[in-house]
Amino acid sequence: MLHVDLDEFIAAVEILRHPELAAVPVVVGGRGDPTERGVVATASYVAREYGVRSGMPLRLAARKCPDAVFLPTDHAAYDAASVRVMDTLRSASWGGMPVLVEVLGWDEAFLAPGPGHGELGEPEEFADRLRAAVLAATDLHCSVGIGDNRLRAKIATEFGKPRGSFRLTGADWFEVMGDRPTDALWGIGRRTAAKLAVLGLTTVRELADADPEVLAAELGPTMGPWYRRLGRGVDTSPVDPTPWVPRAHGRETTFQADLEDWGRVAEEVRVLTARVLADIDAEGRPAARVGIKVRFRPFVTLTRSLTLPEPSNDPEVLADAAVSLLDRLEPGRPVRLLGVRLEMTPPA
DNA sequence: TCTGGGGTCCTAGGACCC
DNA sequence: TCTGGGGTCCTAGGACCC
Repeated sequence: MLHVDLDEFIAAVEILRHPELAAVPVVVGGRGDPTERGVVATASYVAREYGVRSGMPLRLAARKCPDAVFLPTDHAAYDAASVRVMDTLRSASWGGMPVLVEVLGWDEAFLAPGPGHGELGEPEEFADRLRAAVLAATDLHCSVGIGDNRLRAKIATEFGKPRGSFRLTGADWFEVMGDRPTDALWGIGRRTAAKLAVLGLTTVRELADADPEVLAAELGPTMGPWYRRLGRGVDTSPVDPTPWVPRAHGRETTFQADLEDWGRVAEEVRVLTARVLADIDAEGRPAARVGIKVRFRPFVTLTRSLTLPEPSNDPEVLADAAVSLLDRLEPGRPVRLLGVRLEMTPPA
């Protein structure tokens, strides 16, 4: 299996339409104003040399790299570029048959040989063909991970970056990953790594050799054993090319200044609900559940939700439901962020 | 932390029912 | 009341990913 990941995707799309930015640090995020609340979506490789990273507050990025060019995120542009990339991948053939493509977000995809394929040859050669095809069609560079399952292909990509490929299989899994920290695994983040460290498990090899009963007891009957399989690089999930069907849509806004007036909070909840309703109307499915998210000063986040008596796409019903959830919170506290989320009924 | 916005899945407790 | 056991739904929160 292969995992394809575009190099500095968002920054690369911006550099394509602003070629003069190729040699300077570029930081994309928020509204492009580093004095505002917002975080870095992608920093160009040049900006990363200054220590700028994804997820970093824009203000901090500006302090690390005052000469960077800051640009607003432009979803429509990245959507369009992404479609061109994914169409290019889907047009590739491997072993004489169309390849299966599973899209993950804007800039990543898993690939597997299609049914009935013939001789596949060396995967590195196919990876080179893919990278050349994507470059020719989009002017964007990508990296390719090759693995004997999705997990290993995904992790391999990091070792192929930039503009290269890397193969990772059961044969060299522990050699490559054994001494790395557990959060190098796809699915283990900062929190779980900290929980594992309490159990004395800090490396991938230690996680792989851990007592499954202890993991199940400490991390849950489903997650515990799953983490141990991650440590071993085990993954039996297939590449699934069926189109993505969203379960829910949501919209949220961080205000540049905290909202103190609860009347305005209710107004903003109605505005957000209308925007999410437009999103789910585009899917053609009604909402079955309504949820709100409120982040108070200082960064305390609460959620409230309800199941509707019956699925609805009536603007008033949904807005009233969302606003009613505010009553389950303490009014009057300064609000930093509001979010509204609509869960849809499953597709017919 | 100065900490976005779009999602998914899992867990746990309580309500409720038989 | 000295209160079983199993299943499902609802809700809130946590963790993770891009």
